[in-house]
Amino acid sequence: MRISAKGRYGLAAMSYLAANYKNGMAITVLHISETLGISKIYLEQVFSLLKRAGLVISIKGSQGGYLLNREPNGISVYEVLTAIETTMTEKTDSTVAEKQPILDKALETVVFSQLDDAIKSSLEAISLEDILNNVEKLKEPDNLMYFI
Amino acid sequence: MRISAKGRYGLAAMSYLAANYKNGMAITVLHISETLGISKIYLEQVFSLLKRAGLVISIKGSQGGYLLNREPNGISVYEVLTAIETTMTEKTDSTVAEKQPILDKALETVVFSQLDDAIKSSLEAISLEDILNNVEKLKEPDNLMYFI
DNA sequence: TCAAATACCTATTGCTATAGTAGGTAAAAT
DNA sequence: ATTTTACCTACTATAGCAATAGGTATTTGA
Repeated sequence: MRISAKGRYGLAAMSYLAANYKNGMAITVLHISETLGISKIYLEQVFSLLKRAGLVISIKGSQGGYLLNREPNGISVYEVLTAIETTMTEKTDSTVAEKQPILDKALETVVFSQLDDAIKSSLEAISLEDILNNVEKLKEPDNLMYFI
Repeated sequence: MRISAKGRYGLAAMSYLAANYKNGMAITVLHISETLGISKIYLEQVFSLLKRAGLVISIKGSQGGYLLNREPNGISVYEVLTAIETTMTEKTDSTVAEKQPILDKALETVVFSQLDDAIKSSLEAISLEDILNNVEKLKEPDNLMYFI
């Protein structure tokens, strides 16, 4: 699975909004771009996609910015990535379909649709809260790996 | 998951070799390219990768061609695709790592490595034989979809 | 032994998607 | 009003993909 920079930016930005969700304040793209080290104007385009997907709410004007539209527990990584990655589960159409439609169909059934399902259920099971929990765990100074 | 045309070509070609495995004869790239409707010189490059990965054996010269190196049951779709797709599980390195290494690490742990595992185990569970079995099933004339 | 058939190799081209830039307009707050 | 913000469209540069081109090396069979 190749996940583009755009997808990673989106996940990082959404995680940041999630970390500040309880606070209730809108956060600007400029602030996020500086905090995470992402080009501001590029990140704007990412937020455009996130908003279109209904994952964030925007507030225009001074003191405006973005907010999660749902609580971190209710937003899955799958939703975030499908909102951003255009070619998430897309497949280039193969010329094999013309000469060997049965083989093509078999590949579709046995391989590609199963793979799509595996990816989907894997990413649907991960929420923004899961990411935050791991961030907190990594922050613990006594997080020494005694058991490794 | 985006799987390139190259990957699809490789799977189709390997399935074709699998279908003719018991026969024991080498099959030429030209023959496969014509049967499947794939550019011959492009398919040659695909076979170069498959050979490098040890999935096929080649025989040079007249009456030469390619053969599976193992029985269809022993070759997984994962092996075929990783032999071909360079960016299978690759991720573009994000600039987030520099300013927010903890968040970046959390995303790596919670999202990307889990996704890689899901993709890997999903594709490892599918063999070329599974594809052939589905092809046979689709060929049955009485394969009417009574239950749909 | 020679010609045909094949794998095998490297370089080149055109195209598409991605990453990022540029330069704005619209709306809201102070 | 001015500033701050989201929001929009167009543009550029680059990289990887799909495919082409033009060979060499090796084996078989006539």
